[in-house]
Amino acid sequence: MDAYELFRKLSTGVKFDKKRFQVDAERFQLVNRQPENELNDKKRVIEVFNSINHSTLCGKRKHNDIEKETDNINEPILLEGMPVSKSQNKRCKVPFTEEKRLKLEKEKINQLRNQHRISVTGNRIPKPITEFSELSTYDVSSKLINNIINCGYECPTPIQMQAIPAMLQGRQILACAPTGSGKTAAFLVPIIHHLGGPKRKGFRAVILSPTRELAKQTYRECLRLSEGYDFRVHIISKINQALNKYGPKSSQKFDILVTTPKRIIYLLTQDPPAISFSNVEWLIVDEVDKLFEDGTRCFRNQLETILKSCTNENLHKGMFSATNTSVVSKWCRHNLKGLITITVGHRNAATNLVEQELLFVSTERGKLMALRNIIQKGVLPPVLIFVQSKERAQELFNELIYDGVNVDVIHADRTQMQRDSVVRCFREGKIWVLICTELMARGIDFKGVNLVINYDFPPSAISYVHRIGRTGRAGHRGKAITFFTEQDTTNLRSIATIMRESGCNVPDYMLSMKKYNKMERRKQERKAPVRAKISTVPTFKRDRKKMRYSTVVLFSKKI
DNA sequence: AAAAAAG
Repeated sequence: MDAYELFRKLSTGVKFDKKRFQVDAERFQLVNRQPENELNDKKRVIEVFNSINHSTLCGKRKHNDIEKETDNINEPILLEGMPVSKSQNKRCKVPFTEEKRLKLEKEKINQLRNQHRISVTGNRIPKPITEFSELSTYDVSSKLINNIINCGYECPTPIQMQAIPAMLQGRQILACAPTGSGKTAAFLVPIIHHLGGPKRKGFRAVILSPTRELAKQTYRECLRLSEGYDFRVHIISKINQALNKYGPKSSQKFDILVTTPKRIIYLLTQDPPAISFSNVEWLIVDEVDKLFEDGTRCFRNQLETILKSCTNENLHKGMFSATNTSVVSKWCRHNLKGLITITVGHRNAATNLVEQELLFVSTERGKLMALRNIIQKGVLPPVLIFVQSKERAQELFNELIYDGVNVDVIHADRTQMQRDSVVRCFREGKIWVLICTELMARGIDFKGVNLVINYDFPPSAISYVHRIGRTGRAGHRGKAITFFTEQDTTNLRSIATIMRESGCNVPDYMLSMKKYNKMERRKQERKAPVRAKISTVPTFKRDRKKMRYSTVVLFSKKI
């Protein structure tokens, strides 16, 4: 950091007391008023500055006061009592225009970041790109740039603008950007560029995902972006087959691995290890806060094991998610050297592309009524419905299957074949309504999901952000309806806050509800009666009239 | 508190 930088840092927020230092101010203005010769001006300013520095400025006065006044003079200003070194003297001879150019450049970069709501921390952060064609300045081949365009990415999203150049410079990053804003491509592009082509050195890039479905999606995206590169990209289920067929040595011919943590651990801890990570240059952890959640340190131990096996000294790590917790930030600060953190928008914010609605449904049974109402009024498929447990997913499926909608259900208790086929059918539009657990909450990119229904109230604000993030992706708009009953009080406040932050009107009483900490929330959960089964009980018809009126739209946001 | 993650 040079003296100028230091000065700027010290001076933030300090005001110049013109009355008190009127004499000094006049002297400065006197100098500034003479435009004939810039260099002369500069010399005189330094003279004035030095004289002030040594006479009037000692004692209480802060150096930053002057900085504000001399802002238009591109001269590194020396701190009181700081010895004037030779190199600093030399700096005075740097052409005025060059310093000015650098400053303007800095301002332009700041403006660009502000405009796209990118905030960064870290040292020497590269300039954001505004077009993919700029990647050629990083020696990215036209082949890759063409692939990016062919995959439908026209112009970089904020996270791509900043994360791609950072990673291309080999920097380690922690990136937090809204759901559906192109994080996957943001890490795949630099990786593909770095690897260059197949090398038969074993895995050089590993991408960790929390679910198999997400791993598969990332894998497919990787294949699309690396077309023509001839990479051996592998998702672990395939590598299992390959290893069984050709033996452990066959892993040498793979370049990129996309998988879930447990499988890696399984393969690494075999004796002898079935795979080697000694050549891994990039380790990407997708949905990083998911893998850090839970009081159990389970995943962190797994990550420790994985990191230990990445023995290459040229290992870079990249952490990505739409939500971020302090635990993750702290871990990254301690474990990633030269870290750059990139945050787009507010941390843990919902996308502003989703119209969000809270629907009071009174009781557990009111939910099924409300859902049938919504479906009967007509919904535009595809629709996602989130429930809290695998059993409830199955129960709700059993209810809806006779309603004449193409409905299916996905959760971790179904076989992998069933899961794959459900996802495929939903993508192809054969399934209109998909009932799912938290399994589908993160990262999954179904094109054109129009509506997300939170049948069960999300267990946390973070979960809410991810669930509703399945719609409103890649610039498209979407809608989310969240059911809540008399029981759902613990998380109402935090979710209402998120809704308001993303531009949605919520009643004030929700925002002023009691704040629960983690322990209290758990206590409340334990106290709460077990949820009734989702089913059409015989008394249903009797309650029908009452139920209809208890379903009231409280508010909605129009966009 | 539930869900997810090995074969």
